[in-house]
Amino acid sequence: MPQKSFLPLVRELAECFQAFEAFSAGHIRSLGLTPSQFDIIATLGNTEGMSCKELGQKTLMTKGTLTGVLDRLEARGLVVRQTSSTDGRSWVIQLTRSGQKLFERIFPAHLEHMGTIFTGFSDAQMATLRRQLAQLKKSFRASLEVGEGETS
Amino acid sequence: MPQKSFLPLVRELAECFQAFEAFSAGHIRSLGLTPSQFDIIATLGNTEGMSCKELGQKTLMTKGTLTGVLDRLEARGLVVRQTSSTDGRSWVIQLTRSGQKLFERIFPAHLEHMGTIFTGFSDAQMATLRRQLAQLKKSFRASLEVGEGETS
DNA sequence: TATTGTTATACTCTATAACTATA
DNA sequence: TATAGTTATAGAGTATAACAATA
Repeated sequence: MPQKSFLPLVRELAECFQAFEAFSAGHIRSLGLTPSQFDIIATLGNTEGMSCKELGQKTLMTKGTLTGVLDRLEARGLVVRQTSSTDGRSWVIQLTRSGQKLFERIFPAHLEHMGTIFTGFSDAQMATLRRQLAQLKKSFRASLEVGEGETS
Repeated sequence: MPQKSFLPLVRELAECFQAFEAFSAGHIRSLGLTPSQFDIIATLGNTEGMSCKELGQKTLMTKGTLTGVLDRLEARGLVVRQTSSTDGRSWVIQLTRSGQKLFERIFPAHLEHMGTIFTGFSDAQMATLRRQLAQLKKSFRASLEVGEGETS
């Protein structure tokens, strides 16, 4: 990388995501959930449920963290742990009816809320941005796998 | 918003952000800091120091949170609270020499680390992406100000 | 032996409100 | 009265390691 022309881009990326965080987390909290809880609800929505392991892989939470977050959601009656028919060690985590209703109420609302951001973007701009974000995401994920366990 | 063509983009943004988070926070923790602590160090770097109020505005932390984070950084000898010459209620938070050295060591390293993501991007792509991220950031910040205090 | 998920521990961040010292 | 920052409190997420039950 001879010229490091990416430096301003990295700063922009960090600042943009900081702004995204504030905007997104603020709305989620106003809905009565923490970002982690929303993440679980959104991941379980429109599925038959899944194991802790799968849930952990999708939300990037470790199993120890997951137990705590699920405990709180279960205490609020939003998810249940069903015994797995195929693996006695495992559980199937599902939304309860109440959890499903919450999902249906807040998930589209959150997407709408996020969507208000793009009123100043043309369809073409959105398409371009989406492609670039997809490429970026792919890079992040690839580097994460490679870099796992490194100590810098 | 007639067609809601922004929905896939919102999902992409959220997923990209999640991947960014994992990538960035993972590297920061490998450097021995929490994301909040890194945020403070990065904000104080190359400045004469600033008040808690200003620091809170830049890092989006509330004053109560800030006190705790600063306490831990001060205990590690990375920042100091100097009395302000102009306002007896206020403090000037500065990096210590040790904090400055840490900043100089990890901040460029972190930018380099983030920069590895963009090896697959051309200069033109990076320029476009940067412009779009800047526009996005502006939208987020504008909506945050408007939406503050709303309960949805 | 390896894997799934829970427990236990200790720390960090977060929001909020009451508080102090100064302006 | 208002503001800068601290303290107190309670809750929530995090990493890590030890553990039980099952594969």
